[in-house]
Amino acid sequence: MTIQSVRGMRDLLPEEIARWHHIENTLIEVTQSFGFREIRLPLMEFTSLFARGVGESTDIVEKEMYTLSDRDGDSLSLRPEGTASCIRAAIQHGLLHNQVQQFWYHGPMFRYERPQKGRYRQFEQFGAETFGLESFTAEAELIQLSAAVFDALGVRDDLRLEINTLGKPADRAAYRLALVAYLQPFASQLDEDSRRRLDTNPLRILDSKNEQTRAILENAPDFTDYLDAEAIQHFAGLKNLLDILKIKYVVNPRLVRGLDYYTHTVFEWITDSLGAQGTVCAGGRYDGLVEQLGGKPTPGAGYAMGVDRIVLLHEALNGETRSEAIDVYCAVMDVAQFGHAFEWCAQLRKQIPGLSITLYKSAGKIQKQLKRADKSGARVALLFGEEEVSKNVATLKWLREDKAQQTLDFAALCKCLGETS
RNA sequence: GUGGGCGUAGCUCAGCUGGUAGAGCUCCGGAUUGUGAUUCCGGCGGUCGUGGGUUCAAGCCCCAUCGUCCACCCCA
Repeated sequence: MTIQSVRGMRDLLPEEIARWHHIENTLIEVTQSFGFREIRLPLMEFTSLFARGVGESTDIVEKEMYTLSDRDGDSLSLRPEGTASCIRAAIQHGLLHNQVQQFWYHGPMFRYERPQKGRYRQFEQFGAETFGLESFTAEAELIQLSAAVFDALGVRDDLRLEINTLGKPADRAAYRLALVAYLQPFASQLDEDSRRRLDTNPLRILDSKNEQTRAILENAPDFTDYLDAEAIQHFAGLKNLLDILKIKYVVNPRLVRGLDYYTHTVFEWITDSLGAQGTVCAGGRYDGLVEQLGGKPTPGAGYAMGVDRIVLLHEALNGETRSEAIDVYCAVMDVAQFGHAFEWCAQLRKQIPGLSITLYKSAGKIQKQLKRADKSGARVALLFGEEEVSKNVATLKWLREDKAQQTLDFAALCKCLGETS
């Protein structure tokens, strides 16, 4: 048995990389244009950071982390998400002191889950976080930013924005009590998962897909009755601003998913084109989290995009993209010409930065060489035979357009390739 | 963790009721001695995921196991 990649950890092969580059570059460009700054974070942290940050009782911390013992006995974990690390770093370096900060980061995250479409054990997230703003304007801008990203990628029409408010922690606690009190008498009629959540995380029962459970939920207490005035005002302010910005959304009172740390706003961008894992971006406000991780009380809001899912969606909507082709394919007829060809290629790379030149390192018949040049996707072929070397020139042949073949000295070749690249 | 589908050449897949392992694409060579894309000819390529069982005989049937995909769960 040959060695395979670890389950849920994928190789991205050269032919699919063009799409990834395009998407990553777009994400970075648009996010930078909103004034967010990059922060780079370690892949590993003390396990306790995630236990405190993500929530002890979440599935992520309970059973999905890659945890190992360091040599001195410390418990370390591969990061399952980015927000906790981001806050840890910001606190550690004093970046949150009396100021608004906006960061972005991207990179692999790790969760031990059963892989399926759009869900991998190593997956890429692109996150954006805003600290120090109590106002709903923070969420509004994050949503505007995410919308701009999806616009730029041409996938926005396929997405819907769902928003909800979870109010303040006190509102949530009160509602939680009321919900449990309502559901308890029906406990025996709930599906198994929901029954279990009655103790652990009753709010998530609201999101159950089980029909009977949903029927029971019809008459459950309404969350909005438990929101205090400030929470209602906060949410109303956000909705109003989104309306002005003409960003369409639907309020989904059942949107209670996500991690434990959310307060007030939660939102998700969802597609129906990817099967079961349709959430492409999720985020919200997490006002208590900085304090919970040892910092001074600091409001925060942010989101994480699932880059793997965005790539899948882009592929589903836009089909094949052309892979990144080389520009120049250089071929020699006989081994005697290699020295000449190697030197010309080296000089060309110096003269024309950004030009991609492949030198085919087996000599051969001209038909063979051109056939290979054609298949490489190169725009032009450079040919070196006995004649070219003796005259110190190159034969340039256009492979993609109807232009006459040329024989050029080095200066003329540089000019020609420089103009077209 | 639970359920279902699928594992045959590098890739996509045929393979009938159990009876000698197939095609297309790719790759290599030739038709073509300095001009590619089309066409034609030839060639390389296999522990049929793995291990056991039934049988005169297993790619096909049975059991186990691994991998993979999809879904549940959870999440981005």
